[in-house]
Amino acid sequence: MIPFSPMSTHIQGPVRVRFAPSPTGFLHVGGARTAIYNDLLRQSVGGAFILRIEDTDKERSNEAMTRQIQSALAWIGTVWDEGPFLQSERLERHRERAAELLANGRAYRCFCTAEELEGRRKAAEAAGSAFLYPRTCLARPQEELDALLAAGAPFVVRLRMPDDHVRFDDIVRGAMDFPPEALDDFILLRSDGSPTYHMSVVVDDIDMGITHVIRGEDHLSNTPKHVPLFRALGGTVPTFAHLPLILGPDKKRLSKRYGATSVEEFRNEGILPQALYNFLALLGWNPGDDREVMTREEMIAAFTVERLNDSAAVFDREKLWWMNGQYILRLSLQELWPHLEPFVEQAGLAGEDRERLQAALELHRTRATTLKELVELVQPYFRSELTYDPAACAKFLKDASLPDLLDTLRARFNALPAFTKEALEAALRALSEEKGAKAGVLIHPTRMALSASTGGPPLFDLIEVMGREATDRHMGRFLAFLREGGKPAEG
RNA sequence: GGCGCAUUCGUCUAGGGGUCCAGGACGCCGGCCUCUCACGCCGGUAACACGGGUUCGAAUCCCGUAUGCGCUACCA
Repeated sequence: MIPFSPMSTHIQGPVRVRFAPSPTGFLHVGGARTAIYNDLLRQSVGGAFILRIEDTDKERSNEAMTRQIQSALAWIGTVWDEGPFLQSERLERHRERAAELLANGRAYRCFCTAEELEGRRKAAEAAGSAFLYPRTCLARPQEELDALLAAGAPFVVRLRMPDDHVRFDDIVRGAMDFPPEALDDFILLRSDGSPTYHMSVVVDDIDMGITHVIRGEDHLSNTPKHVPLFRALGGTVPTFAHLPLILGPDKKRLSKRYGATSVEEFRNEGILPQALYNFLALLGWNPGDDREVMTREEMIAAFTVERLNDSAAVFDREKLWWMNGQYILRLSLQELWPHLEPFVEQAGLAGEDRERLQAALELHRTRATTLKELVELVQPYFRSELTYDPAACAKFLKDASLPDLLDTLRARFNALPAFTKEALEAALRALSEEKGAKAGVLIHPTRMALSASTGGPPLFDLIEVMGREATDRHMGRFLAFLREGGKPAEG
């Protein structure tokens, strides 16, 4: 028993953590989640969160993407203390450290060409065994090496891996143990002298004093390479936490084919940053009790790495939408407004009366799960005409006396000295009573007239916010529509 | 192929030997509220991958199988 006491993984802090995305596209939700856990750890125990952009692959990186990633990180609410540092600006440093390894014998030059190695690799694969660099150049006589170097033959620099097992503790995986047969002398510097990813990360992590590396599980297999490199460079090996991946509904790595995967896309769909942060944090972590809708502060207070999950999670869009709806419900309109504004603008409502717009939004907030939907719902208040669906109006079209009745109601509404919901309701109920009908007979067609919908907020709230002018106009148009037998709206 | 990691309701998860014929949430279904829709509330549906151990007792520990995923580059 007691293979690992939980206390052994508990982090006291202060820590120095980092998020190191490569700017090859928009910030993926998986990356965002990694950033969130770094943020939560940093905020909960103190220390520093460093942002480092791994832009050494020039082909796939560009400055716009770097800015994009920063703005997405800031938008969801992560806070970094240092950076962004660009890895591309540290290439000299990486080379310098590789030269040291070469000088002290922890690394060596390899003159084998990529082509000949590729051939061996294929052969090994065909034979069903793993390919490891056979240390040809480590075994070469010194004179031969000197001659090759003097002749200007291209070479790569390889790390001389230790002969014993590589072991490390992973916070989420437990004890890791890799036998020497599983590891080979990997490349530190390419033949053009540029550092590989492995070289760059380790040097940067050492130089930046990183104490805890929280990253995706796709790096778990790279870690046994990194650990000996940390040691060879005289650095302290950080503590690792490898997070499980986020999957799509097909249980494969989350991909485009099932819709949005980047933070930016969710933002454009009308997801609130608080909701996305909350949702992502819960995809692989939980506070240990039943809380789900939590503020960042509450999550920081509850965060511990021991509660990080070790199995992959399917990204459930439906639940994100639900959670976003919860935030739309719980936030004040004032808090919501800055996030709503871009959608208001997009919907062409930016110039409308602010007070009326906000009153309408307030009326509909329980009925929307995204900001985009919410703004959509409020359109009828500002449109000069609505399009009625004959199918949805079939019931009203059958009642021949309805148009006149609605006309009367419209007149009574117009005659009201104060256009308040109390007065409106009294007027409508009085009329239905006079006609010996139930209030619903008037309520439902009126709702349809004003909103072109069978659902929505309580009718009298709706009319009050709609206002005298728009109410009269919509009712007039609806009457015409009914009298024309439900002809699909004119122009 | 090799190496590594994972496996509780459809999905996110609680659970670290008995208190679990497995708890919460999303979804779905039913009901209440009600002028409609939504919110809210109440109730229901549904899971320990499989096979062996260990143990008085296993969702929990061990081994195997299956499945999924990751890595396997002079990409990051």
